Amino acid sequence: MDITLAVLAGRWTPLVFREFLRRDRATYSELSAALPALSDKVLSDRLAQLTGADVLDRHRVPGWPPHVRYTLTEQGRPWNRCCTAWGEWGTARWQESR
Amino acid sequence: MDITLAVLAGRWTPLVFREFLRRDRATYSELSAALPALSDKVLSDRLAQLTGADVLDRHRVPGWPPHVRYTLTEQGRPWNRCCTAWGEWGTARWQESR
DNA sequence: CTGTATCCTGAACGATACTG
DNA sequence: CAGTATCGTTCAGGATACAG
Repeated sequence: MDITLAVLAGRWTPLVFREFLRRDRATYSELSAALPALSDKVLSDRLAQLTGADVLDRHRVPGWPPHVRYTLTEQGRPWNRCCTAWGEWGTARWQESR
Repeated sequence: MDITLAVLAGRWTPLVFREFLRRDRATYSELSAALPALSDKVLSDRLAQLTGADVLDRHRVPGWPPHVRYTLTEQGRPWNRCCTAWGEWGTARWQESR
């Protein structure tokens, strides 16, 4: 669990990571559009962090304009189980509070 | 999931919460001893945060010296499912990295 | 014993401008 | 398009002293 916490450290990390639940690949601009609250710098930081932790893969598509595709790695994919657990818990709390 | 994130916001929140996986009740001093990295203030802050989110219950035991017992609420108990998901993911990553 | 009050510091965040 | 560089700011976190 400490390992998981280390990977997910930082304010927006889980939200960035969550974007890969629906789409299994995403470009920088897609993520930027999906997470308007994040400045360029923070998004870059988070992507570098997650890439460095081997949960995301970064692949430059040759050509112009430049294009970068981010995908979940084999290690990153089981993360969705954590996400669903989080979601279920939050949902239960939300229903009780209505 | 956003709800869950809001509840768990803050650097040490998940670790404090995790302490209630083994023990279902704990006193302030027990938590303080189990989490030596946390200063008094941060531990207080986290306990107040979790109490305010209705995932922990705070109960003052009458008498002297004062004694406070924290327990998981009904809402807080399903949190262990999130914890185990986190733990499994971290464990898998750890095993692969050996 | 279980906190709260106060102050201080550093890291993270955010905005802007700029580069490959 | 996809970032990096720089800088200013804010805010969570830590230490200490004190209170109920």
